Amino acid sequence: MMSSPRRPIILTRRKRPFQRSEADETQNKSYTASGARSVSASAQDGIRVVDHPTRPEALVVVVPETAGLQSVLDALTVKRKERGTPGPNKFIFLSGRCGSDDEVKALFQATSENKNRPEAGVAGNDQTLPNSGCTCKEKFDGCVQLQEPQHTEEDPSAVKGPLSERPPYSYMAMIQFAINSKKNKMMTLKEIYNWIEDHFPYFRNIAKPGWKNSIRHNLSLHDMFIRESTPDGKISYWTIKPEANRGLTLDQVYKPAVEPAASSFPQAMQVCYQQVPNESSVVVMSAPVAEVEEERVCIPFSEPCNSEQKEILRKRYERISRRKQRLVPLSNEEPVLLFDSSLVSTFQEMECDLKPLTKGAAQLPPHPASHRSRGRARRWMKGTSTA
Amino acid sequence: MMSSPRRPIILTRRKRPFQRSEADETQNKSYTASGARSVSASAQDGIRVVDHPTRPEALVVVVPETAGLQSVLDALTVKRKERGTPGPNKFIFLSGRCGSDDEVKALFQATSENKNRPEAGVAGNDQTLPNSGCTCKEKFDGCVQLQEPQHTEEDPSAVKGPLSERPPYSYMAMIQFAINSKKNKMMTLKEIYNWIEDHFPYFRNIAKPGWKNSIRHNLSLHDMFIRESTPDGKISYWTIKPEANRGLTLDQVYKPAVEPAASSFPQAMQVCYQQVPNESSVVVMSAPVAEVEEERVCIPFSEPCNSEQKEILRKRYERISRRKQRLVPLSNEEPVLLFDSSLVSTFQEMECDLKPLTKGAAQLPPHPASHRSRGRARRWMKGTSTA
DNA sequence: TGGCTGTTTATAAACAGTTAA
DNA sequence: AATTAACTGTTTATAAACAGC
Ligand SMILES: [Mg+2]
Ligand SMILES: [Mg+2]
Repeated sequence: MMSSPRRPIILTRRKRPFQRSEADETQNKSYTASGARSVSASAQDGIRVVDHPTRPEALVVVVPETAGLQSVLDALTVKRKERGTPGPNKFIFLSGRCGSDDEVKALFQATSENKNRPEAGVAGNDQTLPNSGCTCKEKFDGCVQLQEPQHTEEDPSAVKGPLSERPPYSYMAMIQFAINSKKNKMMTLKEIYNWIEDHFPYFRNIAKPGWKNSIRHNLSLHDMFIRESTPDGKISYWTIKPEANRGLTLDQVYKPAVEPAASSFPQAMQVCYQQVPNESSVVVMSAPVAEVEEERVCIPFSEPCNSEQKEILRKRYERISRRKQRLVPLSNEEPVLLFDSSLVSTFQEMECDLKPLTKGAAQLPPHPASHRSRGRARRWMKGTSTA
Repeated sequence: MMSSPRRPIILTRRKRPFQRSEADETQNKSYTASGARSVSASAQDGIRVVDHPTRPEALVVVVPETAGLQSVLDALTVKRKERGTPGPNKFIFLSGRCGSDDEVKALFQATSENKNRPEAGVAGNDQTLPNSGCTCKEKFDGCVQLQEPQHTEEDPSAVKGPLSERPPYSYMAMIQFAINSKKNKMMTLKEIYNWIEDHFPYFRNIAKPGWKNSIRHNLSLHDMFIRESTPDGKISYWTIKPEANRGLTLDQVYKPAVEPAASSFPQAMQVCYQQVPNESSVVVMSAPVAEVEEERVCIPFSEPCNSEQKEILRKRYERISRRKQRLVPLSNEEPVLLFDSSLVSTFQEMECDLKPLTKGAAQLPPHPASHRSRGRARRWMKGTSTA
């Protein structure tokens, strides 16, 4: 599977298909993505890797519906070696029926128009690659997302160009991409609309008008988006709360501090451990050392792991490492990723770079028996169980 | 109109009717409340005030559909004088067709069953008055809410007992009522469900099962609701973030520090003013002096007011005074209610107790030309308008 | 396996205030 | 200048996907 470390949760697939305008209502069935996970390793047959017509650093990868993820990765590895360093760092994945290589190139030349829009490109820092729904973005840290729309044979009239497929990003993510594309990290509502329409034509062409309502809803709802007014109060700009801004853009989801290696296990993540008093537990946390992910996870087994248990561990580690990267100061109010100490060697076997932690963990509460949560900080009461 | 001061926004009516289970789907039209605001002062005719069968401190008030708010208040005033001090402090308002007094009493005897529920009543501090949708709650501070369901003649089969009408509170409000009803201010999810079903039979009888999803959604969504686990991690309790807990309960929405007076203008609210540098503006804020509502409002006229303008002012003042009472420290990051200084005398005429403010306002930004917001803090940028 | 609990995202809508037509 | 329509912003409600127990 090779899922990537540190891929933010806000980039995971949105849950469900999207509102389409009435005109497209009839084709809804063909979109309800369900096969996105049936990724099987197969031959590279049918995969075409095409240079982007205008961007030397970008590749367009056409993936037939039958191809599995492994084939895609193999094809990319070949191309990467072929191109040498610095190789391409943008990968636009198209799946489904696509024309010839030239047609594919034409697709992108015809649609990189962000010039006749009033506000677009003002800051001169915009990303100009339009992105489509069945697109995968591969970043330098190995982040890969794939969606394979299930084309049904019975509607040949479907204008299912990749430019009209819904992108795999949530509204929150797209708004961040948009705002961070500006040098000064601020945008008016209209600019956000236009940036999204320019980079994801789905919203201009197919989505029901309600998508703008959703954008506004997201701006208001999430604390990370803050509205600031010019001193004269005439204009409102939307910004991202600096301490919450991870600088995500379409071009670069994460800037790794370490060169990504071939290992399928994340090495870039710095992991520390410390004995918890009176417990046979170990604290495992993400870098930097003085900070921890606001997450506490208890692995229920402490014996030397068998391969099945190792797999569970690895999956959990990977999932956690993809979590929202809001790092918080270490305290017992913000519990941390917590495993039994007997697993230290297991982690080390798995190439997880465990280092002893030197501060903070002394105040950690005792190892609770169970847990539930999906990324939220968990709080414990002081005394014994109260009714 | 006589709306009450300091009634929190979370107690305003929710926006739309509610999900009903399939069985009731046909009667939806008769609920879409629209006449809730047509409150006219009329005679007290038809209003019946009945003692609660089991609670000496409670009254049941049956309000015919034709009766206006003033009639209700008159009837209550009469009853209150009649009962003396300490008079009733719980008022259950029923509107629409109700039977005889005895039938009304029977209604409440039959439905105050919170005994064969596992968790209900454990803390011994529960409110036990069931509440229904067409209910008004009058509190000692004069808070009144009224809804008059629009009964349609064409469905006599409607089982529109008050016990099956949707309450006028938002989920967030009901959850607060529930949690604050416990001495220790914590409840499990199940207890919250049960409290709500016990006090608002609508949810047990009529609402679609999705209402529980909505409760969970609200618990997760709102930062004010915090989940705490027992040290052994076996039980999760939901609590209210202390600094956000206004102690709202069904019994007491607000504990006034001042005896409510007969004036229709809120006197309990302490209001201060200060000149803003280089502006003919005045800051008006709620008590305590060192804190302000996180709201800035600019009234666009500065001449001595005519009666129409006064009415606008009064309405705006009332609306603001009902806002979410999250008071924040005074700073230029948290602008304040702001009027032109020429209005000070107008406010004083209106019995608004204006006092000069002595601290903090010096950092206030200049009076902006316009504004938009509904209760949120507004931020201004430092420099001049940026593109 | 299925139900319960908890976290998120998506969508629609009510409603208030502002600006443009 | 008054009315209206469109735009902007804040909330609440509802459904659903999904994870973990
Ligand atoms: Mg926001
Ligand atoms: Mg919460």
